[in-house]
Amino acid sequence: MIRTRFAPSPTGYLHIGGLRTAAYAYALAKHSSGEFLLRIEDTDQKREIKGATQKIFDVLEKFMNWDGVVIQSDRAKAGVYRDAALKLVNSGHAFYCQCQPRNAKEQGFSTTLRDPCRDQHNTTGAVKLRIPDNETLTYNDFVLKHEVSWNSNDVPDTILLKSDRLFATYHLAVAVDDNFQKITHVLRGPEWISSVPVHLLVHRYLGYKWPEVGHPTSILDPAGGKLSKRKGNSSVEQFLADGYLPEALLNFVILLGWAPKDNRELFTLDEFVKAFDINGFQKSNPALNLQKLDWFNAHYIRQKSDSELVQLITPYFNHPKLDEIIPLIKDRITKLSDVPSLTSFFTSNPPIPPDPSLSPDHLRFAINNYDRLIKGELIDNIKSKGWKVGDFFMSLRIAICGSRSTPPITETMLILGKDESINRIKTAFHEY
RNA sequence: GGCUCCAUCGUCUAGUGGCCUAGGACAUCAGAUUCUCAUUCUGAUAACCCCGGUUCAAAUCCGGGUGGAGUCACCA
Repeated sequence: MIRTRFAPSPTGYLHIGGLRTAAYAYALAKHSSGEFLLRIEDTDQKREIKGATQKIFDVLEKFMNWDGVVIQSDRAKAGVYRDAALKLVNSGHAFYCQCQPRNAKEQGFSTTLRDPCRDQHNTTGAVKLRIPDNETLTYNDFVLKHEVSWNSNDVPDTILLKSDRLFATYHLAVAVDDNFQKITHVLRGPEWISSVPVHLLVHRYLGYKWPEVGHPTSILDPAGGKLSKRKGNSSVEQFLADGYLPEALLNFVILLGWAPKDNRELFTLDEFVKAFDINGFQKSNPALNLQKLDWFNAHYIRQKSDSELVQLITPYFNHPKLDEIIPLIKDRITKLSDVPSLTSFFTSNPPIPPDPSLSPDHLRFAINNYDRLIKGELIDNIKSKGWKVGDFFMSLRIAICGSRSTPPITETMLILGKDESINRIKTAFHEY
């Protein structure tokens, strides 16, 4: 049975790329009735953000279910990583290192791959993997669909267990826990590809079975550069708050880096699971195209029933007649947060901008013939007065909504009610 | 810089040697429908990074450039 996992670390919000990885891992497992698990990689207590784990659960829950969770800090406290590291030390594949931690961001890349501590027989410190010389390390990547190899001489001795002797780094924890959770297929970001040779060795020395491993692409900025987390355009939570529907986000994101043979575009999660195929993975990095996301979102909004939309829109715009307003704006919404700007004239009398299209003659006619106008009985009369129908309604539109682009104006007047509608027309009439 | 990965319309992609004068979608532009906007429908513009090689035949295979991405922390 296929078992996959999504393994976020609680150091911030759920990233759009993380959601995509989760969706791929979910589909890979569920396509063959397998299991999809979660693992919280919280082995760096310093970087952990309080409440982030719960937030990840809450957000991910809107997209998919999972079959189990492992929390790495619990595992660390139980000593599983320490035991694994000790085993490696005892078998001679790891050693204690007492060097000061460094920080690559401040110090630049390092050039020494062999740690001097490897020959010093320390009995305390962090545990580091002893990389063998002149060995070819190879794995098959099921996303890239070919083998990738390294000469072990290019692979650095790598910390596996921190000097607290309890918490592991990613490289040890991932091996121990993938083994523990019986993960058959690992799907993770491409930033991990260069540490695969280390994982290969850890698995071998610990006697673990090597899983299928695949690294999908990373999502780039709309401009094609790096997707910066600072810009805030990569947080799933933020997209949700902006009024993007989960089904739209999911559909959008799975198609960044994956495509079916027939190039179908619209997928629910279940449909994606059914259609999922490992051969559909793309190898080159996609750019985030928000226009396409908007298209998906508008599409899924139009799929919603009016009563569903009442629920969805209420947090953005509340109005006693919302159920009547929705049919008027449904085709005009791109994202839920657009709604207030489409509907503000329902709540308050809008300022009337000076506009040459607004004709007092039109307004006077509308006031005097309101009831028949509302019933749509006056089109012929309007034409016979020599007015263009569009011009006539534009005058009303501006008088009532204060805007040149609005929902159909007679329907709008119906919702506003006769008194309010006539008041607004009169107000505009007197101003002109 | 070392190591690794990648390279088809502006963007997401189909394409696994002949079906490709390269197909679809988003975006853009034009037209139709419409009381505006929007929706919907129709049409148009638009791409195989460069140079060699293999082959009767290359977007597709190979080599070299160039370009982009990742990584080189007791972070994940």
